[in-house]
Amino acid sequence: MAQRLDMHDDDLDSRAREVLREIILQHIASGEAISSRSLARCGRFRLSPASLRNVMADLEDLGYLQQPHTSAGRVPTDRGYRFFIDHLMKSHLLTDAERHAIDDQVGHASQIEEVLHLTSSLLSKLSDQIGVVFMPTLLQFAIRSIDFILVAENKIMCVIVGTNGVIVNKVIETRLAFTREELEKIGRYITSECSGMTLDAIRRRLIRLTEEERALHDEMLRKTIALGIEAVNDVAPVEHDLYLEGASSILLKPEYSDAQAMRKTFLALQEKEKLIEILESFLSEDGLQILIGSESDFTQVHNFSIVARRYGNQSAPLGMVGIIGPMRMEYARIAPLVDYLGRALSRKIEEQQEREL
Amino acid sequence: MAQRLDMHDDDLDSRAREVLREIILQHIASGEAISSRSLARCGRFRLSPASLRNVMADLEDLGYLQQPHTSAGRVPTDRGYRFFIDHLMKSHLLTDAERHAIDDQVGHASQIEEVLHLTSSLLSKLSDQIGVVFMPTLLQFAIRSIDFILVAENKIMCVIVGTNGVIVNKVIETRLAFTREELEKIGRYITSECSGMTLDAIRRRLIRLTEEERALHDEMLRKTIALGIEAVNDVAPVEHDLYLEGASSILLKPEYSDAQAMRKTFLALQEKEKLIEILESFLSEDGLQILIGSESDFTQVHNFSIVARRYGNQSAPLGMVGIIGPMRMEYARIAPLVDYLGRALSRKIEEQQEREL
DNA sequence: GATTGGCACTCGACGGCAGGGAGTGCTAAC
DNA sequence: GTTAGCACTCCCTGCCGTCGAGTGCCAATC
Repeated sequence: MAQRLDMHDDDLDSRAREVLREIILQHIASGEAISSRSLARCGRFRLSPASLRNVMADLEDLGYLQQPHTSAGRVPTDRGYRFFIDHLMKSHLLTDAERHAIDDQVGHASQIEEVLHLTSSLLSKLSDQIGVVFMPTLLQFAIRSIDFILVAENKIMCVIVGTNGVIVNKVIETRLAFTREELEKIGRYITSECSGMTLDAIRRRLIRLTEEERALHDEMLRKTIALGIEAVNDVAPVEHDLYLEGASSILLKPEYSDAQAMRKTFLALQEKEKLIEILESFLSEDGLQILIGSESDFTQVHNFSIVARRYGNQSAPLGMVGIIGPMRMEYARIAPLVDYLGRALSRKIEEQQEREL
Repeated sequence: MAQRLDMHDDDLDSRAREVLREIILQHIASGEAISSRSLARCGRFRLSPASLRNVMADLEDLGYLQQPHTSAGRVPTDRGYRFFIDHLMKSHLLTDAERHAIDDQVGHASQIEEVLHLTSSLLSKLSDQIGVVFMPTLLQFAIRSIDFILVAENKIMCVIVGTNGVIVNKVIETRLAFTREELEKIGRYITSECSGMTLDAIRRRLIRLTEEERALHDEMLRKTIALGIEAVNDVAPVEHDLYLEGASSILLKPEYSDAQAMRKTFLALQEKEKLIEILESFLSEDGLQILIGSESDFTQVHNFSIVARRYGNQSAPLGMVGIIGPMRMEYARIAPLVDYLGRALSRKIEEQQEREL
């Protein structure tokens, strides 16, 4: 592929850059392969089709373009898109409508999971791609409180709140009988005893407590510990950590005009673990992340691109929001959208935390 | 259409019935139009293709079959399917594996919403169609308890439990400040005051209380009422009442071999309100419900069929589980599956209620 | 030396056409 | 009532020629 190993970006003179840029823009707009003629026609270049063909041939040699078949126009490669994004793209400004839509949605936040749903669904509409949210988990964060509510004779709901604002609730069935008052007391006890620790630390602490002498005599303490262990076990549903919104928005795109491609795409979106893996790998990075086609195994096979951004900061819920779609997408418009949303969410979360302290 | 208005089921002699039955079975298995020859070949009839053609022509006149085009075999109409289901179908017995899979899944129940998800997802796999669940709501049921938990300075989670076992929780933001102890007291107060009433009745009761004299003086009572009203407002998210599971399972079916049909189908599945409408209309019926193609506006357009069953009884959560798929589906296998699942769920719920009383 | 017009070539898309096959309806014979 | 035979219809497939879009290359031009 790479005929010249010492090749790097500035191998492209400004004319080649402009041509590459125009080809990508046109291709993004139309989905078609771009011919030398249509470049000449657009008026940005005072060159004949023949000259443009020479430039295009060079760009193809460098791996930025490719031909679907002889006698077809050119289409950008993943490398082409990458170069475009890194060096050629002029990000659009968000329209007032877009900004307001996002601000409104984020502003009306109450429970973080709900906000994430709504905003990513909005994002999907604005970008006309598939919205994706990677939920924050409680695992690596300190717990603020654990409470218990009697839901039925033998069923207790426990509500765990993390210092990152995430709320998890689950119903546990137990053979032991508890009264409301007991549960309130247990909640207060465990919260005061364990707040500030991670779930894992709490579990270890509780297990250690069972071995202490007190527990042997104190019936109530034993019940408390048993319930507490139940509560912290198996928090964090893996499947549900990832939400995809508006998958139907890609139905109309020309890259999915044949049934085979559509099938493959939908099946791909089922493989949530792969997606989670990718998004998790971005968690440590700040700022907007763009992953194009062959840059990961998953996106390569399906010609996907992912534009995503972390929300929250190191001390807050740490998750990802973004979109996923075919490689051919309006990066210049979508990138700032995702970025803005991520920032808005992070700001919102920070405000909430400050208010609570 | 109906050339003979007084026509009814027994217009079909036993031979015609057998032919109709065989055509539908073969069509369900293959998806192809069925010819007189392939009927003759199957060996069930000691008749020549020519004779079978006569029978088939009759069945077509009666509206049970149709030809996609001249010189094609016959395909069942919705009417044909309806007759098949009502009079000709011999339901399969569930296999041990199927029964066990369902029993296991239902047995491991803890929170009803979770069970519904798991079982309908299982159903989707077993039937190779789209699993559908219509969630029970709290609206028409008496409330058992309402509790409040302090989640953050200005955020309170309230947990509402219905006598039907449904648990709803939501986080409300408030400008008023509450302590844990206050919230526990408020929960006890509202629960004792309002348990046994529906959400709507509770709202009215609370509003009436604000007008009473006591409320003017008692600061705490005012806060209690305000919080209570917040809690019972806007319970019952409409969008989320319907879950579809395993939509990708229909991707491989031949009726969706072209992209256009697939697109239309996926867009149709977005119109959840329509589906909710249909399922709600079944809520009052006990026993298995099968809706075929033109029998409702929604299913007509998209050639869907729905096989669903109510779970729970009059006093319990009342929702629907079932599957949705193309008209051509293995009714003989799917109907007993859905029925069994519905019964298992209902039994489970009844057991739970008894244990709690 | 860069640019360009011209030209041959390639390839996919489209339409018309013929042949084969599958299936039916009808009729006449059994 | 059943069946064989036959004519007819329609779809599907492959074939072929044409058309158009696009390229690569070369020689002429500025």
